[in-house]
Amino acid sequence: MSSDKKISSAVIRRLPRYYRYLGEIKESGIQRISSNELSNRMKVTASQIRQDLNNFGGFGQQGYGYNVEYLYEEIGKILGIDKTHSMVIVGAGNLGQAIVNSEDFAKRGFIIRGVFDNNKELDGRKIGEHQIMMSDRLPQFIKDENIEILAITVPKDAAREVARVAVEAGIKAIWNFAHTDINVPDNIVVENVHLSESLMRLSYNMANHANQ
Amino acid sequence: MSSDKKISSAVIRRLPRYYRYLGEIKESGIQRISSNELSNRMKVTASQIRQDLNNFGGFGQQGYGYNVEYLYEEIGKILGIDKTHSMVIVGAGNLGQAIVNSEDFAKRGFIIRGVFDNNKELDGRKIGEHQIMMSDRLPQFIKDENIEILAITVPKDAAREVARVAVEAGIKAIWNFAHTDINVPDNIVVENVHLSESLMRLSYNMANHANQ
DNA sequence: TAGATTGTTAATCGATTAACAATC
DNA sequence: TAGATTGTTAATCGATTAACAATC
Repeated sequence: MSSDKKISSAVIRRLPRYYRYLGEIKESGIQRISSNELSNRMKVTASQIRQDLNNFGGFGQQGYGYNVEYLYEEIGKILGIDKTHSMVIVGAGNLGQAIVNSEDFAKRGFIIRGVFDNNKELDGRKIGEHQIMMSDRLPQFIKDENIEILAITVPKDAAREVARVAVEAGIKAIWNFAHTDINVPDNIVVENVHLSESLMRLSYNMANHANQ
Repeated sequence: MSSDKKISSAVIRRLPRYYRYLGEIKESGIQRISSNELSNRMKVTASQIRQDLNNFGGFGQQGYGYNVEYLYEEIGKILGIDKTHSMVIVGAGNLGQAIVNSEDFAKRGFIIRGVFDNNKELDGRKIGEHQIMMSDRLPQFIKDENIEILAITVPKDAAREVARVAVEAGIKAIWNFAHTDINVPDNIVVENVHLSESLMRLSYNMANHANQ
């Protein structure tokens, strides 16, 4: 059920933000909103909002605007968070723990099914309700439990090997926090979170007085 | 010393990645590299590399290429990481701890000078070598210690107030991990890290079999 | 019906890629 | 000098904004 036309990544980058705003607008009890009003809140052009949404179909109604709840639901579907996704974390350091202990991801349907590390001292220790497993059990676990997403929070030197093993075991997507690019086959999705690069951009902007 | 021409944010987004690759190439002992060879490694066009770099000046030499060490240093300067930057963390949860305990940021010159939280049970507890301070001390600390960067790792409901107080106290930049946009004056730099949005993009791409 | 606002086409703007003269 | 490769201009491609007819 792949889409016909290729949606630009610039649009995809904006979708979660629409989703977040619409969620908040919905919570505040507002039932309909025009692209113009949404544009005021989000500081993007109304034109861009209408263009972006129309990549996926006509969600609005002339003379009325958009039904907030409906649009929120539809964007959720587009993002694939109307279903749950199974995830494992490899790397039980601070960052791994932060992800495990956060409620935000489970709330969006990303269910953590296992936490792995290769430090033997951590074997069996608990993070939240998860008992840390040794990394050599990772491939079998991915297969047995049908894990879709691998979050990599190990140091960069270990990251590629973890990715390789997981890909071989049939993982579908990798959420990579290690400071390295990982090379995987084209059909595997990789989403990078490079915190130190983010901080360098901040540093650049600070030196150059730029606006956000 | 602001730059004359405005550099596009697309270029800035790529700079840290150039920096990372050049650092690794330097470590591997290679002394010179052509845009073509770098393009092969990084999977971007050589043309883009040359265009990007030329926004900041001619770092290469016809017939030779680029001196790896020199280019690495220069990009470091452009990014402003030839100097150190003082930073505080507000929010001593898992994510805050992860940032404090990471060596990566200090390595790039981002020095953590204080960790704050408003949970009284944490008052005085230690994270690494940092004693957690209560958030009411934040504004005075920012002034006294000349803090440039505020990392916000508190839940979204508290984030805006923390930002407001810090801006009033003279903070220059905010590294925001809370799931909300924070509105600050134009001269304050904001760099957002919205992890759940990252995960939603991953989810979208997974559903649509896209390449990275 | 009149007013509002979308969906969509057209115009503009910006970013990427290609090409090549300059030059090491 | 000949070969290599940059710096930079020109061409292309894509994304954003503007405009407005369609329509609720």
